[in-house]
Amino acid sequence: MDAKYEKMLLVKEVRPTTMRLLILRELDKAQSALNLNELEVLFDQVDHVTLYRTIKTFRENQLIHSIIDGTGSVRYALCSEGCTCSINDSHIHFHCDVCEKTLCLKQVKIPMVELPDGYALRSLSYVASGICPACKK
Amino acid sequence: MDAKYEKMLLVKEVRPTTMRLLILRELDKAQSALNLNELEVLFDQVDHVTLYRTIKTFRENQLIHSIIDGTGSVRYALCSEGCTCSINDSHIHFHCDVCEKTLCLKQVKIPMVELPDGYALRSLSYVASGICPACKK
DNA sequence: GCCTCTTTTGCAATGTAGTTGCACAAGTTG
DNA sequence: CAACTTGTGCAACTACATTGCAAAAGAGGC
Repeated sequence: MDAKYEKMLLVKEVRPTTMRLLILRELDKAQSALNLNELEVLFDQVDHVTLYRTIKTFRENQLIHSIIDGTGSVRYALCSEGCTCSINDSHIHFHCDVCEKTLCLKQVKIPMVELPDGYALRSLSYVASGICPACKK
Repeated sequence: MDAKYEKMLLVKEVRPTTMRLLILRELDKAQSALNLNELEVLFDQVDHVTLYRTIKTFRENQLIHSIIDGTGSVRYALCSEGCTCSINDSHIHFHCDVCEKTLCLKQVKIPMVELPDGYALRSLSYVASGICPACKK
């Protein structure tokens, strides 16, 4: 079933190495946006520099985008079709204070605000935090 | 005119030392939310540990609150009356990509969203980024 | 004011995360 | 398989956050 990931990489002109396929699959499997540290735990036999550079490559080739979660740490999530990769995509994110996961709520769009005169808008970030359904039970 | 700052500290039961008064005044004067590094530049003769601990004290005593700007770095701004000090207060913030300042747009409230079932909301963060009026000219 | 005690500050050191340089390994092309 | 390009691992460095401890500053009793 790696054909899917191989294709994703080839489309963005990124060479499908073993490492990249593995990391891409993890990012795809994760229900939440991962940070570098979480990747290091998942791949504890892999050098953190490799993870760092793989993420960098993925970002540069618009395979993933960054999310600033409520705590200030940066997380990464697979881009969906036509993602603009602006700092946050147009949906909101939810950061759980208990499990520390950051979830993409793709179905909830960021509501627009009216900025005062003179401000030029480039991107938006909307992060709600609290307790996620899994931790609430 | 330090009486004002002394009072602010006393109300929150924080001893009004010289350092604290100076730092409090800077935070009050700043039109934008400052990060630790900016404070270090303003007080380059002062140890960064002192700034770090002063900020920590201010936060613990609800004199200031934290803002995660669009780039993931943490900034601090004076609380206004009755501030709940939840991660971000209820207004949005604007991060300028040019001058890197983070401005409180107190007049623009964060619009609410409808979260899916099962999510318990505790706080909200809404950061717009782009170019601020001062940099646009 | 001076002595004693508590709190704050500065210095040194450590911790943690992000980043770069370089050499070897893996993959690609002829 | 030889020559080249790209990717990965190791070591090192940077930047920033944090802690321990001792000296300095501030508060209270005399």
